[in-house]
Amino acid sequence: MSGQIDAFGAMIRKLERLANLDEIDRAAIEALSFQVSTVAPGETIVREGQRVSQCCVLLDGFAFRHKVAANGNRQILSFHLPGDILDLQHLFLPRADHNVQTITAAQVAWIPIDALRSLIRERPAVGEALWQDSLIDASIFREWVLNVGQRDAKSRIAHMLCEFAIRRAAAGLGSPEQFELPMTQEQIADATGLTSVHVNRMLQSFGAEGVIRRDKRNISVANWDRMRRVADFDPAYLHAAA
Amino acid sequence: MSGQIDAFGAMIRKLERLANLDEIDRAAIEALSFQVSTVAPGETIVREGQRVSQCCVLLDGFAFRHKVAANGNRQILSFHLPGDILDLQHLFLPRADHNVQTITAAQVAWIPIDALRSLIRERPAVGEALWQDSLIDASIFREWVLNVGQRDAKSRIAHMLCEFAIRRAAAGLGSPEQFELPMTQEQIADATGLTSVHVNRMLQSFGAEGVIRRDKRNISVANWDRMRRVADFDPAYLHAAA
DNA sequence: CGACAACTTGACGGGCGTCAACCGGAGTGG
DNA sequence: CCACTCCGGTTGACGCCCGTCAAGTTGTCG
Repeated sequence: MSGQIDAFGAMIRKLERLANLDEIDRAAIEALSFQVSTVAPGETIVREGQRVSQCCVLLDGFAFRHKVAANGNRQILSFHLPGDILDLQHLFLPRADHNVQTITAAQVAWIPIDALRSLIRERPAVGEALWQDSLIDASIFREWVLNVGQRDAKSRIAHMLCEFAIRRAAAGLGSPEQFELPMTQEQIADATGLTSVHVNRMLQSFGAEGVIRRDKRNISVANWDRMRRVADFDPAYLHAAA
Repeated sequence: MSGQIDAFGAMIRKLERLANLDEIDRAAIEALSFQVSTVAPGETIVREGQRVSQCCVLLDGFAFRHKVAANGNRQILSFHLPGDILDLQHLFLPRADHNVQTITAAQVAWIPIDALRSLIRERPAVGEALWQDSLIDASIFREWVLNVGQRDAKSRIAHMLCEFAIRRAAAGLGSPEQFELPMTQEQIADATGLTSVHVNRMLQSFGAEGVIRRDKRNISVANWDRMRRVADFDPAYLHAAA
């Protein structure tokens, strides 16, 4: 019922950036019972409408959350990296209001909600860190509403790239100026409210303008300051989660 | 330092729909110290970037939250009615990442964050209700990302109207089929990522199609089922906050 | 080497933005 | 009580950004 040692390393490091956890807090998190499962790329791991009794933590790989409109259009709501809790809202909301899906092959830890609730009651500092994490989640959604609602295509894509680069670096996955995109251009399109055709054109124009260099899905940001300006990117909304 | 009796009536009723609060929980909420202020229409009550030491509860009137992009465009993130906590995120996020502004004249109660934190530690059921409230907030943002990202103009506006109608009714402010809009068409535009010109045209076409009847800002929904279908509106994302 | 997904490119069209003028009601002051 | 102002709403002409459609091209994995 319990997985390997230190599965929650990335998650604990993230929570420690948010609140002061003492030795007992960390130990209590590590003592959580959980099950690890390996998931293939493109697999749905939480489905909208489903009753949920466990929360999942992404241990390895990349994932995203999305909703589908009646017209068939898919909106991606967030991208996730190792250490992210993918559905903390299920702590107090019994039904999933959106889907969670892997991008790459991934490892996911499932924690029973009852266990999480007990942890929160016994270790208030952990509860605060988790609550704060869910509030940052919401802040990012607000920024995305602004992004898809008010920015033009070029800014939207640039903003999404900046956020991904910064969060990735904050999670200790390397430099924000040089990284590999795990997602397809169609997924970028669904995250920004555009079409994959238009995303493709904009990425090319970033290349032509010398803002980024591309080699397949490897991105190197040649001019971070210009990128930031085009993106209208101010990391304040990440609330030092990055 | 403390306001009139039962100022938090609407808020407590809302929290009671979310979690089981006992007599002591209710009394603890009512015992919170707070200050009431009266705010003129159109006034900004929380400003982006500001350090915050109090949370505000809307006692009377209507308000909205918004962010502004570098190109000057404003995105409205949510509309609020009496009983809503306008910035619960400041419990654990010290800086405002967006603005809060009144629509109509309003009454607002300011609660010191320290007092709220103590309340949460001492009355876990209240903490759970508040956390749940903030998670529903986030769920609504997710739906708005979908709304501005993937629906066409007509659906977006219809969706916004449905949500407002349902939440208004759930707060005990009358029927969802007959209500007065407090916001201007320009504010509807900024909430849906459209222009006020286009909002005007769409509202007229709702009238022409017999979905709604309008008299100034009074809306009566002539055909709720058609409205719901046009809006692609499924109240599940409100998680029975409505 | 065939199949398939992701990416790329071009032509074309439409939904919604932009610009600009005008209207109507509410408030205000002479 | 009427003129003036201002804000919100309404209407029409025009145009662009981005979607749509469709045809390649590339890379990868069996």
